[in-house]
Amino acid sequence: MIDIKLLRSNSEMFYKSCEDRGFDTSILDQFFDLDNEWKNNLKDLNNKKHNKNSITMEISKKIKAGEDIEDLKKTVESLNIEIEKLERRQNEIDVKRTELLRLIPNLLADDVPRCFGDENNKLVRYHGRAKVFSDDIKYFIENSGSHDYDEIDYRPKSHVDVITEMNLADIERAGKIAGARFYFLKNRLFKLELALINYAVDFLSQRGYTILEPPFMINYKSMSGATDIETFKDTLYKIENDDLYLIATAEHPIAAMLQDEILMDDELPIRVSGVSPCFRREAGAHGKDTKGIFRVHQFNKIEQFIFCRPEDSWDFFDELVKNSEDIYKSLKIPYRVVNVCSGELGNLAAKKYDIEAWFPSQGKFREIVSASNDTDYQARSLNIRYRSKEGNKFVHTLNSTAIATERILVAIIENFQDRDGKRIRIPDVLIPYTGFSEIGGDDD
RNA sequence: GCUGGGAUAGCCUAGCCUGGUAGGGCGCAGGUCUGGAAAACCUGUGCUGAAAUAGCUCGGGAGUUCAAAUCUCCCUCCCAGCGCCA
Repeated sequence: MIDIKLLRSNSEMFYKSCEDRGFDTSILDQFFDLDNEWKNNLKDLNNKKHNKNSITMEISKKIKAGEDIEDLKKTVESLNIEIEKLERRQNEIDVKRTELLRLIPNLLADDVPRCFGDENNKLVRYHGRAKVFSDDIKYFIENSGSHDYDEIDYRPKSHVDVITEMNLADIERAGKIAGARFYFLKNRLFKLELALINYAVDFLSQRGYTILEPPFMINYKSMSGATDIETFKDTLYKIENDDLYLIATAEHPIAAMLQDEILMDDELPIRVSGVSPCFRREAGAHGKDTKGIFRVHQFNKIEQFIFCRPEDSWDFFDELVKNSEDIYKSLKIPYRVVNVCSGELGNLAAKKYDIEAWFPSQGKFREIVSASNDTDYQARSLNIRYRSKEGNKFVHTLNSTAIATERILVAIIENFQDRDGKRIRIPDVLIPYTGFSEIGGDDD
């Protein structure tokens, strides 16, 4: 949620921010209409209450003095009726006003590119040495800014073909029991996933992150504080008969973990890494990536999360992105970093960097990491504050993927397969975790 | 699931039986004093509001009453004991 005081005092910058996001600014107009009514109504209400309070005090005195109070009682009774009416109206206004306020997106950071469409995201940097099929070279150079690649004269097999041929997953039977976008992971592919999880856990705990496994379901209050209406609409699964939602990322329970708390200044920053399955309905993704395990309703993810003082949050944004980049450098997966443009940002984020890996079979860069600075937006909705010398202030929250394992399995299958698509080499840093160095090799 | 105890401001605590509009301590901030600091003393300390000698705030909600932290009912969470349980 945005700061209502800031909105009142600096409305122009919110109008500008909403326009840059392609967001309907009539919501701001509606907000100000309601807010004015709210202020006027509050004035009336307070006057009436003041009146009532002084009469009540008078009654108390008269009782002690043994005087008659019946007339005063009647006055208070009629005041109560008026007060109740005004209060009911004030509540109505308040509910509507909060509803609108929650829809208004966060202010954009200055260096977010003002444009629409993912194709206009701004390239920040590229790293790695990619295998690029001849037909894709032009696309690769345009989208990476790099001429440093290995040209190959064949298109690597898609992960869907590889996992089917090598008996590494069963998509069909998963479809039978659960529907599309589910999977059974099998054999060495599943061991590789466990290796990725353990690798990420070790990697982040060495960098000072507290590792935790969160609840996989959380209640409405927590979820609505941690997310926005878009997430609710398109991505969340609701549990029947209980006030519970399946999490779409460990970000949700981690963010909500500290709701309604006031932290001591020296407790900050708090670095957390959560490991969890993620459940997403993927409404609005019909027809996209329908096969395999690239886009699924359930996947596992290691997430990074930071609670910090406002003045530090941009440094921590860099830290999160660096952690993720260091993971992909160590895995030797080629990637680029993009600064996501204003039209494609979520409501909570002031700024977002995506990391996109090179997928040689698809001949494309595809998102594997999303790192956001939500500034005080999420903390205000969740009411997470800390004690500073200037009083209690909202913390800033940031989140970033470390490893979304199913996607990285695909990245490994596409980038590390041999020419025939019959063997997959395991990235060196993972071998201590897998206990084998390839899938489809002689020892398999 | 059952029985009992509990939830008061950043933290701790009084008030609840017997209804009259939240008192104290700690911490923090400012002030007096000092060369500077400590101590001592004074003032302030949540939310709404541009502000008031204004309103709100005692886990949440409803009720009784002119008036509810206080009485009644419902709910949530925490603690103890009992039961059930992978």
